[in-house]
Amino acid sequence: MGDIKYKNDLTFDERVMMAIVRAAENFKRTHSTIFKDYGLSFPQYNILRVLEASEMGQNKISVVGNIMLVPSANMTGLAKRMEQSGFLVRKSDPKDERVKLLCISEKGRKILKGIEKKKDKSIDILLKDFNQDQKAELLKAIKKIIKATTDLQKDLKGKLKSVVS
Amino acid sequence: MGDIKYKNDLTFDERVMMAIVRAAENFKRTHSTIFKDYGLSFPQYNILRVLEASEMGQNKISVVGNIMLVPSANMTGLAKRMEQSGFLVRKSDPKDERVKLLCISEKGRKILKGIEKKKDKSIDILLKDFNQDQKAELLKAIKKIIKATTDLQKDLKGKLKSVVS
DNA sequence: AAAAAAAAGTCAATAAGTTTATTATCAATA
DNA sequence: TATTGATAATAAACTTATTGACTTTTTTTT
Repeated sequence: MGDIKYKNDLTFDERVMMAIVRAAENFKRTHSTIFKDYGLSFPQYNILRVLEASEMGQNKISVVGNIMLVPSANMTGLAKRMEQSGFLVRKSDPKDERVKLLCISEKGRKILKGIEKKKDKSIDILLKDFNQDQKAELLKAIKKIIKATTDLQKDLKGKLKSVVS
Repeated sequence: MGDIKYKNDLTFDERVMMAIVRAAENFKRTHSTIFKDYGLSFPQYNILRVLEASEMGQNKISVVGNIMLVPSANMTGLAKRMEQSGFLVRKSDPKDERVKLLCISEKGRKILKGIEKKKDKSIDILLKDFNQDQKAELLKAIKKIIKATTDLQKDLKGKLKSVVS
């Protein structure tokens, strides 16, 4: 230790963004240790959460992907693995034969129940040094950044489109 | 649109943390589009940044991994691919035969130079609605969360150790 | 000095994220 | 109705992330 020859020359703005990335990755790692005991990864847990909050505990695979910002190509494998482990069932939509519906299983619901307390306690610890106002302000700031990234993404796609067409 | 049957029942604290995750993933995605034109992924770009800021443009593979929070097993493949694309050179440390040093190449330095302006402009856009004070406050808050996640991680590892031994 | 412990990397296996291409179905329209 | 175009999902190939086992070298202990 102590011989890390590394000089930080990031701009201030870049430091802000990189700090957000680091916080997110740290959080995902620590939070995942809770789910792992139940055989779930971070994204798998989130899929269950979305399904649990969906009407009849089910939703289209594409809708789940849209909510979680996971591309459909990635959803396919995730859903298959989760069906294999029995957390959900995949069935086709009689109204539209193209659609696959994901439906949370009893096992899935029970697992979520079991995770709930541990998860809340862990998040409590992480935010223990913030009061309600500070948390609200932080959320507002983060949301502004989310909006800015979304807008920028649209811009980039738009530019590409106008070049192609 | 409009028929997303999904009711949000996350606790407020959870919403804060998930917002941070979402902001980070959005940022990584949009930011990556800049690097992609130069044949770099997000983690590859960050490796170059660390090397550039290191003494003699080189550093141990383990030190780079520690700074970036990338496990060494992952660094191996990353470094090999980057050597293959000519962004860096891998050489062994004569002082310690266990060590592999990564050294940024001329090509690597040039690429970083080319990326610099675009990258700064993109980050500028993302944070345009914040003044300096707000950014400083945001960074302070995020750093607090990073520290909390790090502490929690240590706790978890400590608990595990005490069980094992 | 010999044995034990620790450190640095690599390998293999698996999950997950991305991109590009393809199949099947539905919707629009000519 | 037949063709065209858009959607939903999947497949394949590649990169990245993570875990656990293993090798080699260094450091510590005894």
